[in-house]
Amino acid sequence: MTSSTPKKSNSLNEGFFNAVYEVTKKVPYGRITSYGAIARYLGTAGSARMVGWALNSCHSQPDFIPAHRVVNRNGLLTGKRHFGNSTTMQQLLENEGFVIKDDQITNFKEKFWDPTLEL
DNA sequence: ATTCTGACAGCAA
DNA sequence: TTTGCTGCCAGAA
Repeated sequence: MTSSTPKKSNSLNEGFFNAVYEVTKKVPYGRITSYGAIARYLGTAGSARMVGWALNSCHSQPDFIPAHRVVNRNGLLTGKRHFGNSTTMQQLLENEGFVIKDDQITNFKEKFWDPTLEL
């Protein structure tokens, strides 16, 4: 690597964040995934919190991240509060044909999309 | 430098 | 069954 770029500890490890963004953007329309599934796909299994953390930074991303398609393992819209209005996430999901009940996706299991299986 | 939090998940009681 | 605590990694104060 010539330069070898030893700056592994860059100011921002965009590698991890970018990976989360890409996987999230790869989620097909009308489908959803869970934090643990993405974390596991990235190799950081168990660190599902990092996935949510990355999505938290998704606001800094130039591209739109369908974070509303990412919910916790319970199918609960835990991050809806980060969409500005707590109803935005649910609106988007319902718009895609999801059935939300009490902030929870009833068809979660049906619409579940696992990157480790699809990718 | 150290400490705490954070859009979770898994396990114990 | 539900509730609570811990562990994971990274970033911000």
